[in-house]
Amino acid sequence: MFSKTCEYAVRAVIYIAQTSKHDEKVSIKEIAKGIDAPEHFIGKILQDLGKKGLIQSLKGPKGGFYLDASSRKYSLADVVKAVDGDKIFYGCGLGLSQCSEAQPCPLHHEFKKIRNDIHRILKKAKLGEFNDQLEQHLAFLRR
Amino acid sequence: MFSKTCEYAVRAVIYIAQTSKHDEKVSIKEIAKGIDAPEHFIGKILQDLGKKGLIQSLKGPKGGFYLDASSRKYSLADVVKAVDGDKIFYGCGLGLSQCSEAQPCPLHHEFKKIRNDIHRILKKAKLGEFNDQLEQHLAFLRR
DNA sequence: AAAATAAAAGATAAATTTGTCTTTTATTGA
DNA sequence: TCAATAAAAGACAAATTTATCTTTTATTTT
Repeated sequence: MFSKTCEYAVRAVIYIAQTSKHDEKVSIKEIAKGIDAPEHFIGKILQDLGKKGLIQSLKGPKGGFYLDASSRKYSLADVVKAVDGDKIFYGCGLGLSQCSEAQPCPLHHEFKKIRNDIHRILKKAKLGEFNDQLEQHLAFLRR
Repeated sequence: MFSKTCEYAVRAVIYIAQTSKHDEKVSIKEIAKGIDAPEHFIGKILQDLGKKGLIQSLKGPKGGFYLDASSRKYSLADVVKAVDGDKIFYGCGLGLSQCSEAQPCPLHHEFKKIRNDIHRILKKAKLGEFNDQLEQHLAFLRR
């Protein structure tokens, strides 16, 4: 569904959102452990998300990654789009670039519904909100 | 959503189903043109699907790929599963191997529905049936 | 039987994704 | 101001996916 990079990104951002809620910053090392991902690799990914303004970071001791008020308004759809692009939301299921309402692939209409569902779900998942369930131990991020 | 290989596979199989309906065989070259894919590459892919019994082929002049009666009963879900595996139907959206009902990732319940939808749609798309729309020019396979 | 045709098979190569390592820069606290 | 900390940046490497090329095998037609 998503690239591995994107999966890591989503998990990392959720992890950051979780700690960030208590106004704490979290290091790459801790995130890597927390989501069971290669440290340097998510370093790169988060660096990227930082450049795009989706998350914040601070160097030095007591530094780390966090979310400011505006970042908490972003959704997982924004994260996915930043990493994998929006092909998953709009692209043809069979990889046809010319696929459209006027010239649909054999699965166009069925897949349209699915893509919309995916988009809807991810748009609804705001970084600042949906992590409540995490703290209630209803959801897990490792392995 | 699917790997490129899988997209080619699905398009190729649909193409074969189309011509096969008139009891004709179709060559790799023609398929490649018909679905706008690299010739040798889909050669490999079809070779694989052949080994798995999803499609049939015959060497030599007048040879090519076709579907027999039993193959027409297969669905696109079978094709996707043969190429990409069933991760798309059952895997965790965030790539967590331990994700389950008991230990769900933050998107588990939402994604379950989507994965089921994808599976349902592809299972319903039988090779021998759903290509009627193609002949009516309601769907296209190129580009 | 020989030539032509088309898939099967195998080897190789290019491109992309994923992952690692090292150096640099910014920030903090002693 | 110096040492320690942590992200940023850049170079590199491994793995996987995608694509190409060549040779072999099976089948048909002449």
